[in-house]
Amino acid sequence: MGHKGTETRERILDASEKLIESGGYFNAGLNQVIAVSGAPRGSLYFHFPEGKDQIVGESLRRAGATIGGVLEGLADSGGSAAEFVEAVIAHLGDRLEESGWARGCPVATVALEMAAVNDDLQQACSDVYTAWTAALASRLDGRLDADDLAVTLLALIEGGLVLAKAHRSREPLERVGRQVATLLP
Amino acid sequence: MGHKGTETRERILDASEKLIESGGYFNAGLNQVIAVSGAPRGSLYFHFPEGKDQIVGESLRRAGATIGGVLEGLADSGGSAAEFVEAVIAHLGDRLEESGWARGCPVATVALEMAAVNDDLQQACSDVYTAWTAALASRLDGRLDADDLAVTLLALIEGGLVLAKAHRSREPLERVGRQVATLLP
DNA sequence: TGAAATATGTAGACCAGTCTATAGGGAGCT
DNA sequence: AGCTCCCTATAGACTGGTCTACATATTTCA
Repeated sequence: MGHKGTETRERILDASEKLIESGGYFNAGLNQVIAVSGAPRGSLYFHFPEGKDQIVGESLRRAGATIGGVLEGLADSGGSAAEFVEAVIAHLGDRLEESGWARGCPVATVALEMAAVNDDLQQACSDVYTAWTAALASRLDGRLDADDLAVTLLALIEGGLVLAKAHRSREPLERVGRQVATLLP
Repeated sequence: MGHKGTETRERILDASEKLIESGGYFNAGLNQVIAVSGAPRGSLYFHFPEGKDQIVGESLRRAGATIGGVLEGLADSGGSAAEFVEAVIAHLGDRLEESGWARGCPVATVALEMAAVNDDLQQACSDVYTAWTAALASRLDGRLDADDLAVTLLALIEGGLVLAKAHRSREPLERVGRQVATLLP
């Protein structure tokens, strides 16, 4: 695949990722993906012959890797475990607020919409969450209940993002952030 | 409005509520609502002249009241605050598992899909979450940080439901449940 | 020249919403 | 009582638009 080809492919995934973050699977209509990415309709099926679900699946896994990288970056920047989690929450809150309360967690939306009926997308969501949980747990290494804690912190973050989007406010994230210290003494 | 009329109206809301719980706003297509409820298309626009968004909004508020009632029922059944929260988690986990990992929180899905672009539905989601938060906070009355705790517990529950649906497993809810005691000593 | 990639058009299903027609049942009148 | 009138509610065909997917050129580059 030539240079221009991979570039188009990336632009398609970028557009799809952004649309999914903003409103989930059904917000990422192919016409919208075409409009946002500027890619022609034909290129879409050239690069993703399995169609929409392939685009969504790859977008999810790529977004998962991106945010996973952010987690590892913040984990390496020192500070206590609670400070690390609060930094993650602040980062995701920035993203959400700066986008006008649009860009939340892409995985959560697709999971709630599709996990019950689409095995491939359910697997993609599950895999991304597993990777994030592992990243959190490794930052908490040494604690007896690191696995339970990692899942709990991920639930807290995902739930906080849901509430923040629903209220269009950082307040839920701030309240959650204040309680993290209780979980991570 | 006669008896038969209200019955049809309720059946429409029941169907819509179930479809929203399973897959959100776009899973509650009017054709699906018609098929599940058995109501004819004309009745749908007779009872809900503002169309789909009115049906979804009323479904959300009704579902919010139903689950709010469950919260208050469990709050009145004695036990510690942690036991209360664990009972709530167990109840929602039952609902999710018994439906084949379909019936999660209706509010979360619609919030993630629509809150950024639809003011009415965003308000409905926000109102329901506010009511649930108040119910949780009143059960925690007497604690200094009852408001922060209530939001945190709601985020934990919502996030736990997202993870459970994504993994098609109770495990995330169980891990979260085990950590609740740390938050509510 | 040949493959890779782009560009465009279109098929067929599904979507929300509108329209007209009509069944049913109670209120009011004779 | 028997009759008409009217409102509630049901019923389903129909419209314009959007969706994903596919088919068929055309361009671009090695």
